[in-house]
Amino acid sequence: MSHSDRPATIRDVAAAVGLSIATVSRAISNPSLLNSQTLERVEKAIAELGYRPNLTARNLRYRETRLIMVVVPSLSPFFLEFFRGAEQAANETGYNVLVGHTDRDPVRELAFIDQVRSRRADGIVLVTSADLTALGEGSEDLPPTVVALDINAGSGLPTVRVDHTAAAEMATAYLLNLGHTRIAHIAGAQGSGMATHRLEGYQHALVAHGVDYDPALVLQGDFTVESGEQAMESFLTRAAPPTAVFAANDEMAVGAIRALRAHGFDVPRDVSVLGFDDQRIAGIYDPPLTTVRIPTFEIGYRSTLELARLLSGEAIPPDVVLDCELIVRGSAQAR
Amino acid sequence: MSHSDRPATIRDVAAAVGLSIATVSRAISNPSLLNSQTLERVEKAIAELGYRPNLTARNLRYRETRLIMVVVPSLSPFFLEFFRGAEQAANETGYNVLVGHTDRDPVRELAFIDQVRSRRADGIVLVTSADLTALGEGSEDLPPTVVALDINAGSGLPTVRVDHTAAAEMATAYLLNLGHTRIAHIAGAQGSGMATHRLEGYQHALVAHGVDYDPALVLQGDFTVESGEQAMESFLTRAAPPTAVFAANDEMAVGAIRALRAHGFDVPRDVSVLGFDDQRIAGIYDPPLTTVRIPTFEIGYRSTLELARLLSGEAIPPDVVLDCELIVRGSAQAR
DNA sequence: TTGTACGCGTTATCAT
DNA sequence: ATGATAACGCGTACAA
Repeated sequence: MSHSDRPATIRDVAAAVGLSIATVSRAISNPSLLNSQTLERVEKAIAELGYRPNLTARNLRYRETRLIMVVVPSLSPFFLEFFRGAEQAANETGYNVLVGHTDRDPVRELAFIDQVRSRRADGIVLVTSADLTALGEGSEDLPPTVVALDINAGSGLPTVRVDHTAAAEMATAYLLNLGHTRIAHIAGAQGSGMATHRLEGYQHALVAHGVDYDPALVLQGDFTVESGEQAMESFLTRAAPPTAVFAANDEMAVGAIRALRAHGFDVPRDVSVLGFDDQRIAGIYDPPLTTVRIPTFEIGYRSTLELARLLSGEAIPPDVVLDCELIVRGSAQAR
Repeated sequence: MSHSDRPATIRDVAAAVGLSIATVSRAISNPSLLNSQTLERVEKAIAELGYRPNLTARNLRYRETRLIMVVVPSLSPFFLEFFRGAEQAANETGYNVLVGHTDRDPVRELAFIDQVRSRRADGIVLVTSADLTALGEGSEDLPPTVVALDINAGSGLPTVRVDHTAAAEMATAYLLNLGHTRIAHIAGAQGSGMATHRLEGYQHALVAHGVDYDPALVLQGDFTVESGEQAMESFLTRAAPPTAVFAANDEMAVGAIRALRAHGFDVPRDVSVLGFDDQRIAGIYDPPLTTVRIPTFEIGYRSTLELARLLSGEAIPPDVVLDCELIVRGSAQAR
């Protein structure tokens, strides 16, 4: 069979069977309304012409796109898990996922929000630390939005997240209880809210255990292995190097371990290293990383699910906080 | 200022300034056609009403979606790089990316293709090994498609890929030249074309070097660390264990190393291990993996770029083959 | 320089 | 059970 140049439309089908487009439309969306013989004829014509309803036209009519935009700071293994969760939730609720990454650039972030304002998608799952209220013209103008992973101060947007501060405090307390007192911290990327909150947790734990906070023991990385390596190098030049290091994510922890080894130190015998996130690498690295598990997949799943609910008119909880868990493996030991 | 319930349309703007919708439309798409004063009035009204053109309506009119669907077998770190490339190319050509993963399920694959047939997207970048010609009703019925990563036998679809066979042959030859003759291979997931081609490359190299191919030295994994670990465990029970192992990807190579260590073997002193892909982990693992670099990002980038060209009516090359490179690090040494 | 009116491909209301 | 037709929101011939 030969098809014409243009894809067949509902009109072509109607013409082929000598019926109205209304009937063809019903054959698709409400077949029970049709006489069984006509239905058969229509279905035959549809098959022969290779007709498929045009989703753009349908979406215009329904005033929706069935698309959810997921905006993340970067496309890293960490956000991959997040994204998998988002994709699954979208799938289950009949949406497709449009993905955007911002490289932590507020301008790019705003560009994605603008796209959704223009109905490129029905709503947006946003991982950000930018000040949305300052960024846009107030949150009333935002499209349906769920903020994921961390709170967005003052935006009043619904959130699905973990308590990064409490989790970091738990991690640091673990090292303190192991007898360490000179504990360094490799912080995350500048401008990342998560990084700030994890740093705060580290500080809280020190205070709670009566250990003086020493700013010299905190260095900023950017969540990459290289930055962790560099920070550790720097710590090792100190007169009294730390006996334990708490990195704000697993990759930087790996970097720290690499630097330590390069200088002949054993982990955890000489220095204990704690990661964060429990990324894939944490479990397979040698030594396997003691770290804090962030339910990344769950956060992606749940935030997208809540957005879908929001889009279907349901009321959703303003702030969902999921649990973190300390995963003890082999990169830290008692002093 | 207070906005109405419904988002403003071009009609609202026209009414607000007492002009026709045509003028407002031109103010957006072709401002130079307007009298500068009217332009100003229109722009003011647009700003006040918070008007944004509805992309769905625009897309319907233009008969396009400006969306590209990227379909991958799984959302793993490997495909993350691929996806980053795709996203960048899409960005540069004014497209957004819709992502789908199939878990190597032909049914799901077909579902995505059907979505594009229904104009959910303008075209599709497909990573697959399924027999497309058998799957669909012939490739004439396929939407604009570029196949990425590996050839799709007989489909005649444009391709952007590497030569997995040649690359695997190169890797195996490297081990042979190091003096190894009992070389095991941990193959990739069943039904993966890449896995098959890499296995063939391994066999070719043996033959070319006059080494008998021993089926007992080949075990199938599924590209995960765990499967690599299992396969290695099995090899170690043999009467004459291999002195070198070539894994079809880096994760399985890591698994093999873990198993070897668990049995007290040192890598590379006792056994050499070769990875494949040069994923992120290859460079940071201890020992760092000797592996073959697949330009994953590039493949994603290039395939999406070619699709964008195809969509804009350009002729594109039928088969783009990118180069691979042996990356010598520390997981293999001379016998 | 601006306006009128049609078409993009659907779905749904109201007739018949 | 089926048909005619009005939206959905936009872009653009063609007219003025």
